[in-house]
Amino acid sequence: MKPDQAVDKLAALAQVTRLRIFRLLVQAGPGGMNASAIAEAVDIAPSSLSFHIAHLSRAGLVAPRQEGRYIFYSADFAAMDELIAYLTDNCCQGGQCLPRTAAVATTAKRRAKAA
Amino acid sequence: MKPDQAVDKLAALAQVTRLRIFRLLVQAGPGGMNASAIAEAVDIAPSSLSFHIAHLSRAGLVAPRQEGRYIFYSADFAAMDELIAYLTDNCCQGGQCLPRTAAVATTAKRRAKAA
DNA sequence: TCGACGTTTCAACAAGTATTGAATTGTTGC
DNA sequence: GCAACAATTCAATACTTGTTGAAACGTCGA
Repeated sequence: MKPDQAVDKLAALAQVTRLRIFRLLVQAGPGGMNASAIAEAVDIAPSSLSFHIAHLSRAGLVAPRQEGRYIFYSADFAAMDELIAYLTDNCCQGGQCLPRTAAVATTAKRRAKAA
Repeated sequence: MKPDQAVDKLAALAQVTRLRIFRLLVQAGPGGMNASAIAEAVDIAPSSLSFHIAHLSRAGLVAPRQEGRYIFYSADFAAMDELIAYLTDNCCQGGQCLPRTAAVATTAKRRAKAA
């Protein structure tokens, strides 16, 4: 992942409303939720939801799916995984660091180790 | 972790310069680096570094350590781990989701599963 | 086709953020 | 003590972001 992409994703999550939306969708699972249901769940105006979900979508953290006149949004779990891998990349120059962080083994890291 | 704390950490990382600083420190390991060395490595003015590192420090992502007239900063790996756990918390209502994200097992998650 | 509903776009404003040079604080070694 | 150096604070400026209501766009069911 390029630094700019990581920044986009982090910036998308670095806002209370958007973080609530994202976590809501993470918990909702692959099925996702439609726009107005999300707006109601996090208690914001429809236009605010549009603004924020567009932000998350641009960052590649959520994906829209049209279904009739509803638009369902769901979290992109793979993107999340890649972001986490980026943040913990080359931790302590590949050596063992503190026990807790060493335990964070994302798919990307395990791939790298296997290669 | 409280939502506001998560937002603080994410906002701290959601900026090119600060992300570079943080990753530099993650890679530097527990020993960390002193302020001017960091400023030189990421090529910014000392005052800019102060601004950004204070941001990271306030968010609890890096910790300062005075050593003579130098101040060494190092990444707080535990804080990082907690942030990651927060983001993937209750993924798909605890059920299995996509294979890749399911693989992200932070210490906090494993603790929760054991309990 | 028309009214109703879900969603997005727009305009405007308030609030927050990044950057820099200059000034300041604090520590070291002579 | 004092000069040299490490680091932070300050002030000023340009820029970005969040919020909202009103208007517009699309899709559906009757």
